[in-house]
Amino acid sequence: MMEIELPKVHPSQQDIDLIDILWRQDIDLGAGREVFDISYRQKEVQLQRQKELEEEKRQQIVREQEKALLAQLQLDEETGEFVPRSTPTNNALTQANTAPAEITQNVAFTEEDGDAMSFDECMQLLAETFPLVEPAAAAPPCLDPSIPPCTDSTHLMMPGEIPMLTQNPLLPGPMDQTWMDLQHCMNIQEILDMSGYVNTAQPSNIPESNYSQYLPKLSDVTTGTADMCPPAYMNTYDGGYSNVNQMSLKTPDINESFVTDEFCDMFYPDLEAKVNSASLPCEGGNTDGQLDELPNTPLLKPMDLHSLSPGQFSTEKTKDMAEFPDSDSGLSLDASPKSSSPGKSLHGDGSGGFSDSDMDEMESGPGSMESDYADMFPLLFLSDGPQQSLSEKSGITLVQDDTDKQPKTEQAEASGYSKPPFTKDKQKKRSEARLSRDEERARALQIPFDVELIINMPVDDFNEMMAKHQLNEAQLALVRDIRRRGKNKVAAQNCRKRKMENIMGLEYELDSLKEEKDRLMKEKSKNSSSLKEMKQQLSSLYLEVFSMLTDEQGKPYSPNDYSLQQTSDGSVFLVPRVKKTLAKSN
DNA sequence: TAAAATTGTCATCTG
DNA sequence: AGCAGATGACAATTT
Repeated sequence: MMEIELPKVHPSQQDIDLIDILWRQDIDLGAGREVFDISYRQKEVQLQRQKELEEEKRQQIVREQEKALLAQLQLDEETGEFVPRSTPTNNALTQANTAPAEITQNVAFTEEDGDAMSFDECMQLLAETFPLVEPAAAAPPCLDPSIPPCTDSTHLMMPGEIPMLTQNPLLPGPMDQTWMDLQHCMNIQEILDMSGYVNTAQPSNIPESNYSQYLPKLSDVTTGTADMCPPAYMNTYDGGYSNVNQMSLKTPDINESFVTDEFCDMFYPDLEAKVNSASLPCEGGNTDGQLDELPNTPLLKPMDLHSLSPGQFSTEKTKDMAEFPDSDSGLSLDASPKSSSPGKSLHGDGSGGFSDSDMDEMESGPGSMESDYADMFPLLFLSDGPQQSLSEKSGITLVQDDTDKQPKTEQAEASGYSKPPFTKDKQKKRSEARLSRDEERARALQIPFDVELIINMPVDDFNEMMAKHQLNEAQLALVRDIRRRGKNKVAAQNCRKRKMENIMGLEYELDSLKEEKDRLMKEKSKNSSSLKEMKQQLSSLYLEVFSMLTDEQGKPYSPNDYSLQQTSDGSVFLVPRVKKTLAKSN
């Protein structure tokens, strides 16, 4: 393990590493290091080491349980994503902070820097830098001004991954905690070794290469350490970070594993979860290759936008874009066959001629988590391409370039372009989730505009923007498709809303008509009964009047023979029925 | 896991 | 004729 005691006669570091590797390979077989170097390993040392191993495993289990608990507690049931349990104000920041978090995860331990620091200097630096962590709101801006500043490092999170411990991993804890972290990292080392993810034939690279497995590719990092510095840490440490990083890499006078591993644990508090996730495809574990790939890892793209020289968009660059979708977590995606296959880098020339099906094929791959990046950097990612370069070089600016220091979505919202006319909250979330399709397509073709901007900006502005930026056929087609789809989506939503409103209106009208019908039926019934009563009254009155009539001899007239009839002037006559019937027959 | 509900997308119609 | 929006129909996705 890494805490092996140094031999009295110092062998070369490479020898030590080689012994370490060989021993780790055989430790499961019960072989101690004395198998390789008897004079070097005493039995007591081995027993102690095994004891430590057990302790480490126990610690690891405990930590896993803690993490699992945290993960459970922080699962956003609505979105299905892991979000930090936070105060309402933090919730608002979570989304924006996710992006720096991604970058934060990618501290490059492998970048060599010739400057070495003494242990005292390191400790002093720690003392100076850690107190700066708490007031995150006062963190200095990122290198890239367009990246939202990290405001709460405790809530930085990879989308969809197990959340970090709520405790700030950068805060200096008690020595016990530090030691636990160290042990934890050693466990990771062991797991990696046993699972074959590390090419043990490269002993000299082990400390870096292990972590490089989990480091996203840094494709655009072509400069020195300063350029590789993740913005989140630039925020946090304000320049101190690079020194820290150097310290973690080159500290010859102290136990190298201590420094590296401890920083590993501080910077990768959730690394264990990744290791244990068992979703670590690996391309033969060639650590050299991984190291070589490090300068090509694209995760720091947003930060590095401005560090790119305009002429840097070579085929290698576009290849990076092609590989980018798989670099999201820096873990399993890196080695996915799809992304690693050169034939899949369809958009190598930046135009590519994608069909939607092509894009769907791409996005359905294991790298589809890239949409998270699109969510985090709605336009930053889209801006990171030849078009951006073109606009910078030619002086052409985006519509919102004058406010380039804001996230593009904010600009879009500020300009009133980005707001769909009809979205409920829940629908909005789902809509945002689905939006990633076109965002991914746009990013794949390096469309330098935000999808929402494309959709929601007025047609005149849209045409103007299209005219300003020389897009190729595929890009143009995609942009128009995105706009058409987006417009149609909103139209469909409005249509459905209208349809529902119409249905509801018709239902209301139907209810009203039913009520009216009931009312009229009741009225009819009432009138009918009233008429019946009146008829009865009339009949009674008729008989009463008839009974009062007598002939000359005082005999009453029979109602069967006579009837009473009234003329228009009100006069009443007694008319014989016989005559009447005779007249009718005539 | 099936079914219903919701949402996205395409083709077509309409103003 | 061309365009944007409306809408039916179907597919994809979510509940």
